[in-house]
Amino acid sequence: MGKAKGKGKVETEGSSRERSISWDDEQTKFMLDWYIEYKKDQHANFIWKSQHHMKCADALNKEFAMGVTSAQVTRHYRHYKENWKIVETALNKSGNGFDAIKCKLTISVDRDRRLLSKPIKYFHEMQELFSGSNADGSLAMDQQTCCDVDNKSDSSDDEGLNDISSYARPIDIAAEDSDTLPSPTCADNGSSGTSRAGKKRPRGSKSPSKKQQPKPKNRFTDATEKISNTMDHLVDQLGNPPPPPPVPQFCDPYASLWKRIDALPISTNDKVVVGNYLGRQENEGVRGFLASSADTTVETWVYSSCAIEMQHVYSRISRGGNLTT
DNA sequence: TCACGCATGTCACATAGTGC
DNA sequence: GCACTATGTGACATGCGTGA
Repeated sequence: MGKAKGKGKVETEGSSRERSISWDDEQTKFMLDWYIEYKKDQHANFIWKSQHHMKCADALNKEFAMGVTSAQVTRHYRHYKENWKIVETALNKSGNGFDAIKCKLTISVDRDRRLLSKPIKYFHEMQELFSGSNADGSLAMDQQTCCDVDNKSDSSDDEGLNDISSYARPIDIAAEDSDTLPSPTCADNGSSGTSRAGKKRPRGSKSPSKKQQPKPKNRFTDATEKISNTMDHLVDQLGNPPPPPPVPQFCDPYASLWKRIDALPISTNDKVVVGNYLGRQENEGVRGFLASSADTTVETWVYSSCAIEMQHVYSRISRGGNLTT
């Protein structure tokens, strides 16, 4: 908005800070999944309120015994929302190119590049959770160019490319080998002030949080705690068996895409080639992108990008090759 | 209409990790 | 040791909803 937000901070002293926690990938994914699931049951104009974040915090504490507060959950949620906005903006920005074949972004803005030049964690979750969900609508953006790039089987992300097909693959992220905070079994809120309202940390002052954070326990202790937590959870589940899971309803998320391709004025053979190409597992990102794109985008992609693939296929066919290879 | 509370967007900062 | 990045959090600005 171009406003000087977060600036002009008031000089106060003695500000205490929430105990920093290290969010495990599992925990973050659980949180995002929780929000996604919760949101599914809500109405269209649903707005997240503090009680919802509190519920999520409870769920996290039950699942991981991480002692997280609702404020931390809120902040973590917002952090990912911030990230998603950067991704979304980059995807929508005309100055940035998008290679549908490689699912590669060409970022022109430094700040965006910092985020997008590496695999973006939880791209899938953020897309599902934040796409078109701005509560006030003031920041509603065109979602059409956003792509679904979860590609768990793609192994070609080792070229330093902005290959967003790997964004949803946290396993590949070196930084994710984080020595996560070993799940403190109690909410260590002792270091946090009861009220931070109106108190700002003066610039230049040391943040108390990190130093107050206990050293991570060794991995054995960590594993032991996790095992015991898991055992506790299992015992709880055995004692109170959850209701039977809903019967999975198979729904092809790309059904509409197939229909749109089928409706294109191209030959049946071309449709088969396009469908065969998009149906490959490694092209899941392209599928997602096209599924959320406008008809014209799909059509343009089929005519331009996919034409190359068609040429390859046809040349293989002419040599007696297999269509599926 | 206006004041207030709340949710959200955004920038700044602290700390740890990493590469040189 | 320094620069840079990633992560987590603080804090202010803004807009909307609500009640008086």
